[in-house]
Amino acid sequence: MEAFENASLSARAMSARPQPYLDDLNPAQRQAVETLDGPVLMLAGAGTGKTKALTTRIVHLLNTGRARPNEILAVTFTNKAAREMKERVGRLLGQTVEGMPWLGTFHAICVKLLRRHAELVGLKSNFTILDTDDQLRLLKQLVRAAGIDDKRWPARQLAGIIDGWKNRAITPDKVPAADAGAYNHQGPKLYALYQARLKELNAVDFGDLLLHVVTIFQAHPDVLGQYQRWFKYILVDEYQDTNVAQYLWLRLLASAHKNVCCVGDDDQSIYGWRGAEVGNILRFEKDFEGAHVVRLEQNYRSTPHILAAASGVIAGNQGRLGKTLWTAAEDGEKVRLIGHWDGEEEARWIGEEIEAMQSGTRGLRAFSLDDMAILVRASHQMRAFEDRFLTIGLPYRVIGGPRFYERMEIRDAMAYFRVVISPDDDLAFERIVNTPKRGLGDKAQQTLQTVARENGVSLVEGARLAVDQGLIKGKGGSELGQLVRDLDRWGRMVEDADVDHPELAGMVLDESGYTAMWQNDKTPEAPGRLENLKELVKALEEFENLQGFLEHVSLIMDNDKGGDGEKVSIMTLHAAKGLEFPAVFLPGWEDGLFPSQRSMDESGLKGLEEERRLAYVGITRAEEVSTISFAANRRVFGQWQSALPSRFIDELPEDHVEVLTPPGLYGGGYGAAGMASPATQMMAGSDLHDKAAEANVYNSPGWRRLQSRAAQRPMSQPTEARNTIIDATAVSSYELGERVFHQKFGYGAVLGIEGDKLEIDFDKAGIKKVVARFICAADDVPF
DNA sequence: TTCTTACTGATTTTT
DNA sequence: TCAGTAAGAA
Repeated sequence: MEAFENASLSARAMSARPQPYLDDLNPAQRQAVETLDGPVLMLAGAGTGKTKALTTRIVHLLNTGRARPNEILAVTFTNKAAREMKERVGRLLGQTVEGMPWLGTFHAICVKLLRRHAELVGLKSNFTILDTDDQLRLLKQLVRAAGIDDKRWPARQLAGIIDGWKNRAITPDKVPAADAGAYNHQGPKLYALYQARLKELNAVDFGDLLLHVVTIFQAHPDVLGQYQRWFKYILVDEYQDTNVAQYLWLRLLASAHKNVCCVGDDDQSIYGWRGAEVGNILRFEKDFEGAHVVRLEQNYRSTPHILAAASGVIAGNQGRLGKTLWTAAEDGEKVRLIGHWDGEEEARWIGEEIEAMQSGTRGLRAFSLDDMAILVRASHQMRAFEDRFLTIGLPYRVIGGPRFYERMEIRDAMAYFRVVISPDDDLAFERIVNTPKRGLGDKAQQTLQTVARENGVSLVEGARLAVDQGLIKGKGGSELGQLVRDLDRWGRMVEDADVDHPELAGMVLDESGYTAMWQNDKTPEAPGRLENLKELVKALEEFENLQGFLEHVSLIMDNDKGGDGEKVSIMTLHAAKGLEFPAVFLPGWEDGLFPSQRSMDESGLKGLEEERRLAYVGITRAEEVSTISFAANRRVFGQWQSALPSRFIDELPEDHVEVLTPPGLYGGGYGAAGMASPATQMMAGSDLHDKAAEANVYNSPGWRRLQSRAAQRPMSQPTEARNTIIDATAVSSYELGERVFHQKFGYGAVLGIEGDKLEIDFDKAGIKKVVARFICAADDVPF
């Protein structure tokens, strides 16, 4: 407590309260917690106890009497992070924090602010929040109304452009000239139309939540001032992920007292493609003069080898703020690296490895399935693992995926509730008017739109008029009449409140025929959907009424199903950020897949650097064992393609990597693969052919480098090719028209040569471009 | 109106 | 490969 001897009396008096929570911190964390005034940037590397520092800081603020719980603004990106912070603050305080009303996600806090001041941007405070699906349907309507061919100019693309503007806090009147050409020169105009339509509907999309609040703050200094005074301290989690709108929002709120503490890691910025600006964190010291920068560098998660491997990879990026992670942990396992013939073998190997690690037969401790995770670059990679794990009966869970509230049946049900609560919710009505099928096709719905528009009423009222006037004939007409009457009836029941709302919800779903629709559905998903609907109705119990449920639910997109039993987790690298596992598998490290070709094409070096950060995030998820793998061939869109090992593999520092030998090289069964070509199957078990595979497949520069590393280790098998059939130097020796053989595609003739790539007309597989080293001359195939 | 069939195009997603 | 869509048939 010496530090406080020179402090003011009042500070000393306040600090006289016991502060046992400080004793658990390392010096850097402690500095981050105790530097309460002025701007602080907490650079927190992976696994350095960032959440601990953040929550302790909140506790310290409260404990020293600097702020009351409702005067602290703490923003996160995910509900999960917000929840965790609440829990941990509560635990540290030894009591439940009643009221940290301003601890939440950017979006949740903005909803709260916007409901208070909605009229300042021309909305009513009971505005609805559209999700991406509603947004897309609305845009589609506008695009079609504007006479644009939505096939050539997909509404999705427009949605992306508009989101991009909103992320940058650009309102329709401020679209920069450089973007005027967006979406066939119609983008800016359609953006304005879209915003106008949203206002008519009294609705906002996700991007609007921030944009509107920023607009309000900019146009109404009195409102801004009120919040600047109210929020005495501001904390921001994952600052590297903030976009321009969020940055402006924070700057506006913090500009008076500048008591803002931003926590983040520039090396973990992986949402650039969604508008996140790494620049925000890189510029922090310039933006906030006199900022204290605290680096949390002691890692409590991973072994030194894993940290060193991750550091080695991320060192390839330019313009980092720079941190040196270190750990007091024992050496442990090196990062393990293994190459495979194709994606199926990779999945098979990982499945077997997981089983082996579970039973502890790898010379490692035994791991629970819950301790292991597979992190992929793109979600379509998950299928190979799901297929494999289903056949061998290995329990797994997929994290991410379609979230509960994004499922079709849930959104349909919610649309019903929305219409019941507010009959003028046109988007919701549109969604359910012909679900289940009521014989109301395009034409009938067109009529409804017209009637509604001509009379200046909502679609429900339009439907009532159309039915009364007999404008819709036959089955459709009578069913529509029934629907309108049902909606009236349900609406009255809400008002009378003599039925409790979960019961009413169930009634709506049953009587509308929606439940029956799924009961009659023969697809395998139908039972699950009915189950989800039941769960939805049950979830309603936690809210006071339907209204309250709808207001909150649009922002809670959680899908944390409590796991029953041990399971391996499968998820994308993006979904894995913030998580950790004792053992992590990182498959698919091939150029084009990871780093993703698309990122590199779209964003060049910036894209590559973001991919590299993704690699860093992936490796640092592991506590004890990190296993990287790649496949020489992979089926992508149903086509076999060869790929080179990821360039990131070459960036791994070799002292911290152990190269594993693929089972295929030593009698493992290529032949077991149902998909394997006849040639491959014939090779199974044959020593000679295994060497052929070795020579062809594992002959890429990266792979050979790794092999030679492995050869230097005393225990390694002699994997250097002996009877090499062709080696890399023979690459240029092919001639046009020459007969060649490829492991997967079989025989073919050379059509063209471009550097190290050959264009080959395969007898069975058609014309393909293949890297020359996967080819050998047909004559040299020894059987 | 709805069911069938052919075609297209794609792949990271906290809210 | 596969899902979502568009055009044609019943």
